[in-house]
Amino acid sequence: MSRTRVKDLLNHTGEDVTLKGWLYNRRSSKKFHFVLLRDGSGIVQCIVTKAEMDEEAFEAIGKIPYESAIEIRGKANADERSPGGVEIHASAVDVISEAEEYPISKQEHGPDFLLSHRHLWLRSKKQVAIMHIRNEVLKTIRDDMHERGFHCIDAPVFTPNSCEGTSTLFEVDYFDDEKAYLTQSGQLYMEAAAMALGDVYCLGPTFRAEKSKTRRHLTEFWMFEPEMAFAGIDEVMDLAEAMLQKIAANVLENCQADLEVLERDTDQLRKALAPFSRISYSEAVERLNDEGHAFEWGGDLGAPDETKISSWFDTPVMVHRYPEAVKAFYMKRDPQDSRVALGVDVLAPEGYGEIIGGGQREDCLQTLMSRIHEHELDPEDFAWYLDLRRYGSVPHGGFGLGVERTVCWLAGIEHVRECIPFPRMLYRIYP
RNA sequence: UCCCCGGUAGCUCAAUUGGCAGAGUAGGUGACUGUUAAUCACUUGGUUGUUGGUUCGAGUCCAACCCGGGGAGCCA
Repeated sequence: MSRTRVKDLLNHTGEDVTLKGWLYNRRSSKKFHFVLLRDGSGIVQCIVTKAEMDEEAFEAIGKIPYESAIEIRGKANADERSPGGVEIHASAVDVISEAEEYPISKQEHGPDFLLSHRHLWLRSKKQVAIMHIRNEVLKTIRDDMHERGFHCIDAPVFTPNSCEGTSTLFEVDYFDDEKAYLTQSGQLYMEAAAMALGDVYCLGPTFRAEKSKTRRHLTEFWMFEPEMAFAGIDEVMDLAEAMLQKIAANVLENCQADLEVLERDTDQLRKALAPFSRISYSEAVERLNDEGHAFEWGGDLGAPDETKISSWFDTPVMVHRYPEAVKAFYMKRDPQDSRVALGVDVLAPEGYGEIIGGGQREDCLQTLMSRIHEHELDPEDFAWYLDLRRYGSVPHGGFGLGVERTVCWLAGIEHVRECIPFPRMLYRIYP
């Protein structure tokens, strides 16, 4: 008999099934064992009755340690007393592999302990639900990109220099005294790819050696970076909005059980399906000051400022046209107002902060060269990048979406470390 | 790098003014007629992060260090 997944059991009521998984929990009395089996797709209650089994086998089932790998055969019955509405009336419970005493219990644990046991913590109900949502986010991104005719072009992980100049990079030895760095963005390479294929994207890990210790930071995180040729900041904002709406819609549609496990307020999420609010940096600064939240034009928005701004809106908010001084060298200045750059950040609602940063790139060779000098970067490092402006330069732009921050917001999680299978953080790289 | 908080049983935490180291949970043994983190009884389990100091006496007070958590800056 082939194996049935827990999530499919409702379609097999009245049938004999075989389940394979791990012992999640057990509640015993003299004549019954209630055995909870989890298989990654869900958890199901199985009842074992003493009357239908020889005594030795019944006793043995009462002693199987938690998280042992087990196989259960029995009849799937619709039963309201069972969580999930289906109960397996077991005829046999076989141990595939008996577990040692399992360190993670049903009670609460501290973050230090859980992070040190991440390889086991991942089995927990809540963590499985988060991974389901992460999976849905990544699937939606790829499906939607391909529907839109974008090409997946992967960016290198080893890079010869910084992409943004100032941020901290992880340095690695790269043969014969040469140094390489782990990428902190695939953007510059995507710009090259966009000139070759039109609309492109990359989706992969990026690395930041910033000594940040907050709930929004990882040293290794996944980023989705689309780049479009013949596009300006408006097209960038339109794409960012459409993608996030599609992602939210698919998670709401396909991850209902997971959102329930996480006790996520789905009414909040549903608001992201409406058109996003758009506000310029200058308008935001003006409103901040009007509300007595003092902020001087010209500075970059900090986390508390962002939280304040996003509190004005139900939907994610797109803040655009930042002062050029606080943005990267490659960002194009606004022809209407040279003080600002054509950049946009998308702030998630409910205080989750920036999940997307992007904009229109500088496409003029001369301007880009002077920017590189102004930022005191070495033009040698950017020779290939400047070539893109020498040979058929066109207006283009794109953005970077932080996958973990997006999942964090959708799943309503406190800390991004739970939104990646094996988080890498300041002072923590195990397991 | 800076600011704040913490470190006591496998785990989550208590311990009054400085005065015998304590629960819950997990593990073990047993009871229980359908359990929902099942329940009930009994039970194993300790170099209180490290080093030094004050004291008749330190989990508690002081100093330094180590480890962890939250935040700032920076960013996605």
